[in-house]
Amino acid sequence: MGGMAVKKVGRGTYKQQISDDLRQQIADGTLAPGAKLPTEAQLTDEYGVTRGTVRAALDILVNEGLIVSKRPVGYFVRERKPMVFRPQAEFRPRPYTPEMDAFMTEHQGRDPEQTIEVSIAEPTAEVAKRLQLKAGQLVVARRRVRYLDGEPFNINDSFFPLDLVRDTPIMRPESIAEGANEVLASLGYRQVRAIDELYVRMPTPDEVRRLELAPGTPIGYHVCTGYTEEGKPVRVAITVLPGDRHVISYERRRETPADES
Amino acid sequence: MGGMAVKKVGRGTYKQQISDDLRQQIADGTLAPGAKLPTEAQLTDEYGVTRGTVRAALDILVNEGLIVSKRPVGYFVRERKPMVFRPQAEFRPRPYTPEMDAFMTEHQGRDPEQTIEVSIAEPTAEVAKRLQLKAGQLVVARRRVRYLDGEPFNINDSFFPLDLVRDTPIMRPESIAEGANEVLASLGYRQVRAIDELYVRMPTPDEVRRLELAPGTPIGYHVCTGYTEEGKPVRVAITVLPGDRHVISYERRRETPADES
DNA sequence: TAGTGGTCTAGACCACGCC
DNA sequence: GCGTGGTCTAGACCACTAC
Repeated sequence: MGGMAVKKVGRGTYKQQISDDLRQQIADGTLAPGAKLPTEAQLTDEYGVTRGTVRAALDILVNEGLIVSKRPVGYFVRERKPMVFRPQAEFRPRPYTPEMDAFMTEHQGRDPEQTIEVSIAEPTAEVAKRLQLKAGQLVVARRRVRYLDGEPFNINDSFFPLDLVRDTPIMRPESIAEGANEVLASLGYRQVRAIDELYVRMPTPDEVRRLELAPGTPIGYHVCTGYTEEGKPVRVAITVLPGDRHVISYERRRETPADES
Repeated sequence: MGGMAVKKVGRGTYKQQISDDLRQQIADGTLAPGAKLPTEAQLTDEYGVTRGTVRAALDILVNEGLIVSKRPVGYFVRERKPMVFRPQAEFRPRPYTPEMDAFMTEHQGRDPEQTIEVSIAEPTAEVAKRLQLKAGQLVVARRRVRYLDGEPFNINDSFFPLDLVRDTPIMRPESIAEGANEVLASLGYRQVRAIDELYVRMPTPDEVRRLELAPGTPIGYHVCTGYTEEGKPVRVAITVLPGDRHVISYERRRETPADES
């Protein structure tokens, strides 16, 4: 419109121009991680648009996961400090020693904790299908939220057929020293095979709440189904990994990586 | 406000109530995948708020990836039909046969295509670090977009040190029958080890454009670095996997899956 | 108390696809 | 032409936090 000292930038709608401009400033370091953005009022003046338009531009960046709003202080460039999540570290040699625990050892020097809730529940369709349960069969759900330095780090929910684990340590809401898989093995259900699925999606409101996720944070949804020698599924573990706190890393050997043609 | 036949729902702000209500209808099947939502005008009447508030509620669902807007027709419940992406399928046995190509074989019955662009470029910091390049060293970039039934399916960009692949088939913008890794191997750079990293994040505007992503679609960002026997990195492959088109699936054997304690 | 972002209203004009 | 969603304006009130 009839602006005066109004900042002129690229093409497209106003909100696109503004978000593109700010995104560029974030990319080139003009706005460094952790830096505070101008206030909505300042941006309103700077670009010569109304506050609603400025907010629309900022919403774009919020939903891209680039900035966060810390009300009523202002908007800040988001800082990422992902932890490494190693699927192969989830394979631990026997005999088990507590020092080998994947969760504890991956993050030495920080302060790991976890909450555990155990319940008997009807399985979701997703779990029932993978455990090959018949209608009416119940499962034991061990729901955990793992924390690092007091911040939620990931969700790890495991499900077992109730018939298999009734009156075992798996049903107690506390850490299992030898690991739930050893308990299953001692019951005659040693797992020799696992199928992993990894989905990438936006979190549900429930996941946002449990993991205290900022808007614009996608998640990795990792479903691991464990089978016995006989092919019986005995355990489904679902891990929810916030995209801003994880890198999933693994190593392969001896064969030629393809990915090419 | 002083509404009349206004739909009353839960707690929170109006936009939260409205988006919660619609999300529930999507979850319980009242609004099935592919179904058309009421128009903004209808929702405005139904909930007794202004159009701006209705749009704020719909924006929440769009950014959760639950609905898409098909202008100027209306909003629709999003349908997901993910393809399976198997990292282990990326290991192919030698001798290579075209029928084994991971991309082709995983999707039989559909119509795969790809575009290839090859350029000599300065590496990004990300690539330079993984290839252990010195300042000024250039790379060959092979950028591909893979399509299935005419729809973009994923991005696969590979980077090679220019010194290694000058005047080889890798520099031609066309399919390499035997695979780029075989070319590298024949040059004396057979890869025996790979390190994989998988990040989960929202796409950049460039990725949105190349993959024609709907808003609210997160991506998996897969970086694979291949090393020779001597530990020299010779190739970085970056695959961008739209969350709405992929399930990453793999299988493990012989060891006990942990994920438990 | 001042200033921040969060929410909501009321109204306007536009581009696009369909009829 | 009509109805759809996309954009933008102008103004209001609120909750929260730092001062």
